[in-house]
Amino acid sequence: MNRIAENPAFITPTVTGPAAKLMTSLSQAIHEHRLKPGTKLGEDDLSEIYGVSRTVVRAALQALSHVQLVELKRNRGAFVAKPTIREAREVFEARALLEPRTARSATERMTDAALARLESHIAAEHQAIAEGEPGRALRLSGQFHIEISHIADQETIAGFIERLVARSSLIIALYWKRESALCEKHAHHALVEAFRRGDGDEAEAQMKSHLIDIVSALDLRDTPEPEVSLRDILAPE
Amino acid sequence: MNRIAENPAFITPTVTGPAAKLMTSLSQAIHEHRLKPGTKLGEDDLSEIYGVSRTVVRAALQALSHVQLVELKRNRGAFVAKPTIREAREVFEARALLEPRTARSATERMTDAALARLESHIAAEHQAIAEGEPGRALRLSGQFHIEISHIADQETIAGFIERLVARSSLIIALYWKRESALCEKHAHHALVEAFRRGDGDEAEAQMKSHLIDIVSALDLRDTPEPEVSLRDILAPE
DNA sequence: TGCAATCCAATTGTATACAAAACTGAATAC
DNA sequence: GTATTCAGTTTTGTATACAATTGGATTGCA
Repeated sequence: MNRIAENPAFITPTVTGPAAKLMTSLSQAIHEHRLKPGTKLGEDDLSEIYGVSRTVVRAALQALSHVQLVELKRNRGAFVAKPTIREAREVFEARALLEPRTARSATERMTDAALARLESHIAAEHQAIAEGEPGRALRLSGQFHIEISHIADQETIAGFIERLVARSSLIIALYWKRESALCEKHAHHALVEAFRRGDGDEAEAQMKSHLIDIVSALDLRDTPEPEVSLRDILAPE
Repeated sequence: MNRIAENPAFITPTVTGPAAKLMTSLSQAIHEHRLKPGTKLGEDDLSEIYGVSRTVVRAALQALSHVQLVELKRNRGAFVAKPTIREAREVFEARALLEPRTARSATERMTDAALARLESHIAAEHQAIAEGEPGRALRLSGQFHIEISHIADQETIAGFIERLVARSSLIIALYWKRESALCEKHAHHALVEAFRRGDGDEAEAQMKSHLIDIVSALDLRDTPEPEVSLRDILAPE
């Protein structure tokens, strides 16, 4: 069983036990856009749905807030995070800084087994699209990037990339232009080809342009920030 | 009151209320090397010391584990983290990737107020050394780097740097060579001078060499990993 | 009718009680 | 003498009970 199957949540859980299951389940739902940004995650609701106590629910929500998939507002509850346009730009600037170089490192450490994993990933993406499950395809697409960072064998940076990919999923949910088609197929395939040839320069360049493509499919023009309540601005704490 | 005074813990707390106070206090103690890597942080002990319930203690410990200052072992408790040599190398590779470029960005956004903050930081470092409090000096020194990342106004990357600096403090506690003197004074001063002149190239270069200096003062030769118990290797979970 | 103050239901924050797991050390078997 | 087992103690994991806060509906008043 490979890592893909072992970690369907993306985010390496930072909690253990029942809370980890809950975290995984919520994380996956958010990544697949079944839970939309802004959705309230009530503790009682979750505790009933998953059959655990609020103690466990709170641990999972706190963990999710640490990876910024969830926003905790004191005394008000947990909500699926809504990154602002400014944050969206930052996320992709950070990805542009980290991922191309990581792709190069991955090239140097590539193995046959790793290549096979990446290809099975792409196949799974295609299958998800064919089956009319764009949410799952999107999640797998993010996981592809994470897999590369793990192959590069830089766990610290991989951890950062996990967070950035997670946040990217929320950003895509909020700011994706309808017109633009999501065709990661070719980009990911081109990356794998570069890996196979051991061409680090090409891998780095492909990753760079792939990220640029994603950003250019987003509508990040300045618009009034997602409703900010007076409370958020003025609250003493 | 500037940010320095507001956030003496380094780590922007990801929890609120009493748990945040506890997190800040523990974080500061770890940064100042009053709490050493490997120290057990018992829940009952902390709850008695701080006069809060274990519920709050657990929230703080979980938050600290998310920034990797604390390691949680299921059913065994919380310990101040002990990064391995391998992790230490990764952390400084990541810093080398992020911080020089961030220093350049900071140069572009530098203001008089920000410069003043950085200088008051250096002054505080000197004072701490003069008063024979090397722990506090070390903490302030880390905070200097974080302040730069905030000036660069890239909060996403600043968050990563916060984590890396925090982890660096643990690494220094574990692997610092006795012989080498900690003389960040000059490095930090040189950085500020570059900022003052608006010389982005110089700031980037200074940051790069500063980080190299730190790493070269560490003893990261391969030694038997910090005692790994059989349990850690063989435990089913 | 419009506005404001107030009360009430719902939800989160914290403490505590109980369950489960792990460590300790003494007794026992070899 | 060494290793092992097992009970007791300690510590962590989870559930539940209670307190505090919020948000909205209701009521009172101009």
